[in-house]
This record gives sequence, C-alpha cells and structure tokens, in this order.
Amino acid sequence: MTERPSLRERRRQETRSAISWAAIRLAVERGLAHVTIEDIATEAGVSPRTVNNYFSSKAEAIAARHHDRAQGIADLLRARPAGEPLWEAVTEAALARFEADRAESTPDPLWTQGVQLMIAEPALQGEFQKANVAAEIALAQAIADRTGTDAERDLHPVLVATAAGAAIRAAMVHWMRAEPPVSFSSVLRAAFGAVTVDLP
Amino acid sequence: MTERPSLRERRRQETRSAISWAAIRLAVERGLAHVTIEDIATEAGVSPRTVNNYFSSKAEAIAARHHDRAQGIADLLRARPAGEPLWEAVTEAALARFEADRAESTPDPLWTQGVQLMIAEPALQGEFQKANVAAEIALAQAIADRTGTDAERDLHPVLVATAAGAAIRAAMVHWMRAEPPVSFSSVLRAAFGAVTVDLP
DNA sequence: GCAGACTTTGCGTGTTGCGCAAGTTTGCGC
DNA sequence: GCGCAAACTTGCGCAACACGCAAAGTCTGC
Repeated sequence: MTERPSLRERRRQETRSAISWAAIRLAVERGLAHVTIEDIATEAGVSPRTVNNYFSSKAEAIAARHHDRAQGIADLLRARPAGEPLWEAVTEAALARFEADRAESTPDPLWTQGVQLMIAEPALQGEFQKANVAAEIALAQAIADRTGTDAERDLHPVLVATAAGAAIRAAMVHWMRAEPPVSFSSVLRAAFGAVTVDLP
Repeated sequence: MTERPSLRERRRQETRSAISWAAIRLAVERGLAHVTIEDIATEAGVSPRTVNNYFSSKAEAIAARHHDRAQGIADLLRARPAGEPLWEAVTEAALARFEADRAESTPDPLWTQGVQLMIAEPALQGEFQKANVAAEIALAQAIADRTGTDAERDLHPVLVATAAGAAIRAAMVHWMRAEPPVSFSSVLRAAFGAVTVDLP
C-alpha cells in the first residue's frame, strides 16, 4: 500500500504526529479552552504557522490521530481472505484494528481520554465525526472493490460501510460508559453480531 | 409534547429560523467563503451579535435546519402504534419525516442544495454530522422508552438508532447522486430493508 | 400597570485561519 | 560530490470570529 518512506515524507508524518499528540496531551491536561495554537506549536517544537499548515483548525489537529486509525480498517479489510463472507470480513477487520492498538508501544491511557474528550467537547465532536465519515468512505471503497460493485453508484457498499461505522461507534460509546469495565473486543463483536446487512 | 407557544418562545423560534434560512440562502448563492456573519445578520434583520447568541458558529447556523428536522424522527417514532415491530416502526418514522417535507409549503429547491452544501463543504461537514449524532441520541432515547431498556446502559437502543442513522445517511448520499433521479422514499425503504438489527 | 426576567444590541478583546513572501532543507540528476 | 529545483518552515499582516460584559429595550406574570 505505502512503500515509499521517502525521508522527506517520513519527517512530514513525524511532524504531523507530533503536533497531533501535543494537541491531545495539552487538551486532556488543561481542557480544550485553555490551549492555544501557540501552546501546541511550542509543545510540538514548531512554529504556530506550521501547525496551521498541517491542520486547518485546532480541532482537526486533535482528531487527526483518530482519523488516521480509523482509515486503517479499510486496509485491513483488503487483507482478509477473499472467500470470507463480507460482513464477517468487515467484523474481523474492525476487531483487528482495535486489537492492534493494544499491542502498540503506548497502552494509551492518554488515548482513551482523548477519545472521551472528542465525544464530550462540542467543539471537537464535529471533527471526530468527520473522521468517522472519511473512514467509512474509505471502507465503502474497499468493500466495493471486494464485491465488484461501484461505491459511486451502488447503495450496497456505502450501506455496509456506514452500518459498520455505526456498530463501531455504538460499541465505543457503550464501552466507555460500561460499569464495570468490559473488554472492548467483546462489545464490538456483539455490536457487529447484532447488525446484519443483507447481500443484494 | 410542546404545547406552550408562549409568544416569546415563538418569536425566538422565528428568529432562529430566519437566521438559519438566511445563512443557508446566502451560502448556497455565493459559496460559504463569501458569506460573513454580518451578511447573515443583515439578511435576517438582526444584529451580528444576535446571530452569535443563537449559534456559536456560522456552520451551526447553517446546520440548524437539518438539526431540527432530524430531531423530529424520534417524535414520530413515539407516535407509532405500540404493537408494531421495532425496526418497522423506525423505518416508518423515518419515511414519515421525509414525506412530511414534501407536503410542506416550500418544496425546497434550496433545501436540497443546502444539504448538498453541508456534505460538500469541509467546514460544514462536522456540524452536519453533529446534528446527525444528536438526532441519533434522541432516537435512541425514544427506542429505549419503547422497548423498556436503558439508553445509558444498554447497547441495543443505541445500536438500533445508530444503524437507522446509517441507513438514512447512506440513502441520502445515494439519492443525491442518483442519475437518473429516483424517489427518495424508495431508496430509504431499500436501505432500511437491507439492514436488520436483531432484537436482544 | 409594575416589577422582574429575558432579549437584543454595541463594544472591546483575545484567537484564529490563511495569503504572501522570504529563508531553509531535501531529493535528484549529472 | 554538486548544485538546482521543489517542498517545507517560518514571520508578518489582516479580516473574520467567538464571546464576555453591560446598557437598552421587550415581554410575562401577578
């Protein structure tokens, strides 16, 4: 998929990531209202103007991390065996995406708080949802490719992608307020299991 | 539900509506970038400061109309007969909401363009999705009431509401780019028919 | 009709998004 | 190696924006 870690491009991604993390960290620590672009720039070690070169708003910088992750589900779907039933493949791709997180270096205590912030803060909700929609579009394209349909003209791939997004979001919300805490995988699997999308 | 058209409250809703329509009209006419808060205020006959009293951003003003409509689905669901199967009731409520539009005074040539704008303009997408999510929360509450579950603790009502939102959104997107044009009701019905949410 | 609550409005302020034009770094062909 | 073109970063400036505050105007309940 992406096999050109051109030295320049890599640096670019590093900067992007640094800015996004800085934004998340500061927003979680002191609350969104008490973080300026300048604070983020200082924290990330770049100039304020550069922050706005990468992201067109403070909110977008914070949501960038979520955006990038969500996009990954489409890639994971493409990697599933071709014979696997569609909804099952989508389920497994989503599961895999979130299990990958757990294995990552950062066990994200911060990350969970970041997501919670995006859901709680009105100023962030929009950007959060935008990221979700963008991911669903990518997912719809992957589904269309897999089923030989056209994401531009057919309803089905879009519907399946959107339904998957719905299941993931519902699972997230439910998981975050679950008391006592439960495994996210199990919630996600239950959500996908409860929704069924008919084939054409 | 709402039986207090207190003279004051009515005026408030009128102002709110006037501002929102003014914002939509201007944005559709000359493009979002060429509309300032001041323009909207002038068009709606209020002061710029008042616009920001009602809406915390230009985007919110434009999305307000969509927000209000989407909220209506939950009310319509509550009006469905109690014996009706859940998913069917949700389907009919959504259908009814959009068929009500057609019978309205304005056949909204402008309204369709408004929705298209909200989907096309990055600066509006966020607010558009926020409205969708808010509507889904209201719908989840209505579903929870109907099924005797708890929208705060149970996964099911949230999941059904989110799936319904998914179907509506997918139908909208598909309908808007359908060539040749098709009936929205038929697309929406097809979308709801293709998704199934199991009962617990 | 009057007192209190709610709205509208103008003003001032800190922040933001972005165009523009340097200055700096990186990739690439030779 | 070497230099040039493209891409990136940065500072500056400006119009627009979000919002607190307080004065003026308007409605509601009694």
